[in-house]
Amino acid sequence: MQFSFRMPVAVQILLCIAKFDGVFKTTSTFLASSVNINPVIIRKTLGQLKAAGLVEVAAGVGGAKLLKEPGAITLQEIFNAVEEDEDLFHIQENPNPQCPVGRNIQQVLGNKLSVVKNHMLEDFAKITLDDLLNDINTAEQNRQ
Amino acid sequence: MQFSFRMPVAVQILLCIAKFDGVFKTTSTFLASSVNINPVIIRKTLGQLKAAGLVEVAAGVGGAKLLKEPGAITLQEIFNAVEEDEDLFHIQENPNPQCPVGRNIQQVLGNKLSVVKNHMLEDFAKITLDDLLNDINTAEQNRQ
DNA sequence: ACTCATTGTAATTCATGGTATTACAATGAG
DNA sequence: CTCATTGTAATACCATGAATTACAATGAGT
Repeated sequence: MQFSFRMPVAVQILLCIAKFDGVFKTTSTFLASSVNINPVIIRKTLGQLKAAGLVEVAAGVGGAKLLKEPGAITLQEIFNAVEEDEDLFHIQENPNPQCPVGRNIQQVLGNKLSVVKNHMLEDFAKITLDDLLNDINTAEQNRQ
Repeated sequence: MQFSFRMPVAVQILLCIAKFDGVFKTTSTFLASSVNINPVIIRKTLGQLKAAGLVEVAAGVGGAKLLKEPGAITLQEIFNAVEEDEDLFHIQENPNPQCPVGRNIQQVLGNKLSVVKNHMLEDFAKITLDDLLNDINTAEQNRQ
């Protein structure tokens, strides 16, 4: 069990925009070819990133641009933009109310897990697009 | 997108065993009625917890017992026992090798995310069954 | 104004994986 | 030997993510 493509795809989209803006026109088709995924998924994801204020998309003419510096865009923002679930885990909704464990599990375990999720978000907040761009550039240099 | 029932179910199973061992026979049917889930799921989960050395299950006669003190069983062990995926996120397996972003995204983003996952596991390691039992007992007292 | 590549979005299909359910041989205390 | 229970396989069902098709709306360029 793991999270879907969504966040990684969004990250890759933003990285491509950051890296290729001004060089290529970053259309959904162009971005889709880097990720190797359907262009419609790209458009949906771009829509979520636009709603989050991270990018602007030129309807009609095509292409997307970042609205912030890569150093100011964190994984936390990206994660929140594309993942809407409140909780990290799916806790059984109808446990037995006759059982002292069953009737308290949601609250008790939910509290613990929400702390863990907040820590995860804090970790995400420390990672910026710029960090990833640097890592990619380093990896590219090591290819030669 | 969120994790499945598995880990929360496993936690609830262990809590019930801890709380009811010696009072009721903790069969899969008994446990299933607390979680309100199918007994076969309980048996599968108990099998995973047994493989992880957390419980012993009496085949034939029925019932399960903890093999460690509740204070020595952490959410990390439980999580690892029932979730086998290596990575937290699903990163596109076939990105475009022609694209400098595509050909590095798995490694670069994967590295960052594995750090986050390890932090999450460290958080899980700090939460024991005993903590949850205490919270449940407190919640029960507040019911009156 | 017209063109045309592109976006935004809906609808449909497909595949995957989690959960429910049924069934039954194997187990082991009484 | 009995019988409740476990272990496990097989199957069905359903939710959801992703792929795909289709098309109206957009808007710069001419």
